[in-house]
Amino acid sequence: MISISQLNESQRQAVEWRDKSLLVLAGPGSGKTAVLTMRIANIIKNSPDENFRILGLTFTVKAAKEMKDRITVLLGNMDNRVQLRTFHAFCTDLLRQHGSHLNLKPDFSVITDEKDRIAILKELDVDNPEDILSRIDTMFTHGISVEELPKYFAPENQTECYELQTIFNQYIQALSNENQLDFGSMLYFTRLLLETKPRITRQLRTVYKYICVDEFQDTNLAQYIILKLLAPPDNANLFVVADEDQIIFQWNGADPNRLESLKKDYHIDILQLPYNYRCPKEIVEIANRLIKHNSNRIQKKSPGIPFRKDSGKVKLQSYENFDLELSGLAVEIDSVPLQDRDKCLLIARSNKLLTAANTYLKEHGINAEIVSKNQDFSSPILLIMYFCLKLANAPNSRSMLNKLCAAATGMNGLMLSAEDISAKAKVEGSSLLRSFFDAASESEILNPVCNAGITYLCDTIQYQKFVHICLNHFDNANIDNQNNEIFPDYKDDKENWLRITQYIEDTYEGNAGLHVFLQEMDLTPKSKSIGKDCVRLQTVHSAKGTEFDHVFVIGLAEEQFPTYFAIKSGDKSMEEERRNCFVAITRASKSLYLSYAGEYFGWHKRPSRFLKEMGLLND
DNA sequence: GGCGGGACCATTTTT
DNA sequence: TGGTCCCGCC
Repeated sequence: MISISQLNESQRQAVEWRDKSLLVLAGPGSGKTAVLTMRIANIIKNSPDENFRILGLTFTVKAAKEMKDRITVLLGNMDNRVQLRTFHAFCTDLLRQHGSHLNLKPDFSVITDEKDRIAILKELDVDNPEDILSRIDTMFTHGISVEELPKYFAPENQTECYELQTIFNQYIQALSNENQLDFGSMLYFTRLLLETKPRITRQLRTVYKYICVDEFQDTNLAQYIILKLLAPPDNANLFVVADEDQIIFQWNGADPNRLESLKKDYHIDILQLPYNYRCPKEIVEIANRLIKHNSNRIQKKSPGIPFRKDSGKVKLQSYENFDLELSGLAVEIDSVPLQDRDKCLLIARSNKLLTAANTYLKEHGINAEIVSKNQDFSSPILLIMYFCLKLANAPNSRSMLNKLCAAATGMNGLMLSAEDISAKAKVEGSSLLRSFFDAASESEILNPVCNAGITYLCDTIQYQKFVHICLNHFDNANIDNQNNEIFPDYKDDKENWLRITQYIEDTYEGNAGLHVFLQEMDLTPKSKSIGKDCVRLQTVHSAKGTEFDHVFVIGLAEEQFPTYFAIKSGDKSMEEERRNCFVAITRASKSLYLSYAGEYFGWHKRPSRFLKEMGLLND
């Protein structure tokens, strides 16, 4: 890690910034995480006798963890004055503490599965639940209240508006009744709390004297409103890091105007970190040329300056058709020594191209894996254990019992009916979970789980003991099944489980209650482990925030990248598409390989306009 | 047998 | 926006 003396002038200025709000414009590889964490550490070190805290907000769990790790190195055990959370985790913390004012119980659970949200709407007898859900999400991400809704409907559509208002209210009520929140409603309730309980808001403002936001350009309106409540513009210390050239989540509520609002609302000072420490000179140059074509950028922002003196390779290849493009790609990757394969990232704009590339590479003996994150675990056996914990936390949840039965059915030929178990529980006056354990214990593999469950989840709540016994049992049972037929995905799931458990241990110092434990489990994405000599395949969006030695971008043709949609829907979309391309090429720290074909799936395509804009192709 | 017209396909997914 | 294929009609 770098020390203050190694910082460049603008980085040092940002790190030493103290008394006013600041917007730091930080392009790819500009050292923004170092700046953020060093400033936080600096402030804490220079105020040993004070009690205020610093709140650092990020979007991804990964970013929060990365900052936390760095802060721990910088501050040691002084880091308890720093809260580093994702927006959503911060909201859940707040709602657990103060949600009772809004009739939320502190042990609410988190819905991460879209199907569960749809199910709530179905319960409400909604006609077109998928469509309504996306409208509700729009209301959530844009912070649109029921009262404001008519503004967004034409006069002749007010009936439709009224229906949506009714459903929205019912949906919120249902979440609260069932004691569960989805991602959008966390923001909704947090805003409501801060707006209607000024004493709580005031207290938060006193405690969190400094607030830092990473990747601010990704905030949706609801999050920005919450931020403004926490850090009122007239007397706040807000430290915001952003890159307007990396806004690629507009369809999820991010918006270039948000930065404009920030500048206007806060009269904020602006500082740019101009150096790019990641990309070689050639790549910085083409990235600069490309992004210059976006007209709506902050005028003051100068092009990135390459810091590194060594040169990197940029290679552009064209092929007659997609098949040949893939074979060219395979040849190129083949030339990378096996031990460097895990430093290779293949990027495509769409999953369609990515999947095709994946198949092709594997068929031609190149170890490749599509990297995607799952919100949930995937192996049935671990899911059973997990759902048991969730049912212990929400003892009356029929939907959780349904999931649990679905996961357990099939184990040793077991057949379970949630209906029967629920009826039996009623008759015997026992809990759903206990009744489930009674029914499932006839399965050989689940029997030890059931016994442990009765002791440690029903008679007493000692969830760590339950987990410990289950994992031991699974491990022992797994020894006979090297081929993993009985426990598919178990290995990955267990790795994720242990990793997240460790994180929770560190964060809560072993004092996490069951609902907090489950919250962290729910909010942390689960990843698949990837082999050592394996090339990673990612879409542009999922590759954001990563860095690789060798980056390969395929499909640089009109209507692929930029997509047909972007071309059709005009300048604003095209600018976002250009930022997508900017993000893709700036992942590379050594070499960049770009390719396009003249034909995809039987359709003739021209080379991407972005190649011309980068100066790699003539008109 | 020659033709006009329609179908085909078309993105991304932080929590 | 593309190229191509196939159907139906004259």
